[in-house]
Amino acid sequence: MPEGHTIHRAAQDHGALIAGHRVSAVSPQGRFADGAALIDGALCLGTEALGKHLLYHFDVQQTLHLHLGLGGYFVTGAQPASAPRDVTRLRIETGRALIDIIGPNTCELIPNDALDGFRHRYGPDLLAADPDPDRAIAAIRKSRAPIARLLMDQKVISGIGNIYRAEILWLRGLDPMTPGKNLSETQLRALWDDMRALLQIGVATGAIITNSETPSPKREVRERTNIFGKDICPRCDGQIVKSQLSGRTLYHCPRCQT
DNA sequence: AGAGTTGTTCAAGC
DNA sequence: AGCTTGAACAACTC
Repeated sequence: MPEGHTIHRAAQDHGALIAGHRVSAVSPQGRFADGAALIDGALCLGTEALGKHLLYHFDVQQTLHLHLGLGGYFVTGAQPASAPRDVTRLRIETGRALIDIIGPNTCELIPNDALDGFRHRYGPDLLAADPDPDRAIAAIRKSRAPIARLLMDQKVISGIGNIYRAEILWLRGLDPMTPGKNLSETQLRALWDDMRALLQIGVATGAIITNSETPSPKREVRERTNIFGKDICPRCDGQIVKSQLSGRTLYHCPRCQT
């Protein structure tokens, strides 16, 4: 479900819903009962996105940490609400709004004094207010792993998932298998700028939009990609090649990406 | 019904 | 040490 833009967007939305409010929290199937009990009645101080991770700060000594993983998602809404679904892990609500967290990869509390350590475990976040691209660029230039793998490695850079990686490498005409150390600082800086701009579009629209086709204004916004999930390259009309890299499907155009 | 999927972590092997 | 693979987890869609 999410790449970095989803989580940053959720951080904004959820912050608007519950920051500054006392919340009630329940774990309908009891799979996060202890955590829910600790949050229940606490004042939400704000939310924080770190790449694909989402933190909710409360006036207690621990912070709620979520990662949606592959299949997780949120449902937000106004009161009165229907009962949480069977798959709902945690419901957070104020008198006026609620957030259901469904199918997360990670739903846990981390002690506040461990937050800095947590933040330093990951590479610079493309969507941070003032990120440090040099850290990511240096890590890439030190590695002989393929750039397609490095872009997905959140320890190197935070926010890119399988769709953005395919799209960005195609946009820049880069062979996904190029070793990181073969890329110049200039190339990587341009790549960073492109990725950041694309993710910002993602936050603004709620969709992964990497092509410049005119959007149909009425239709619900959905993903608009160049090669992800496609068979034919829009640039050269050649076949898009699907392969497996670290268990994920990699798309690329062998003619355009060399 | 089963496979695939916008993801990560861990363990083990090279 | 850096790099790679495979399994496990989760909830949805086709």
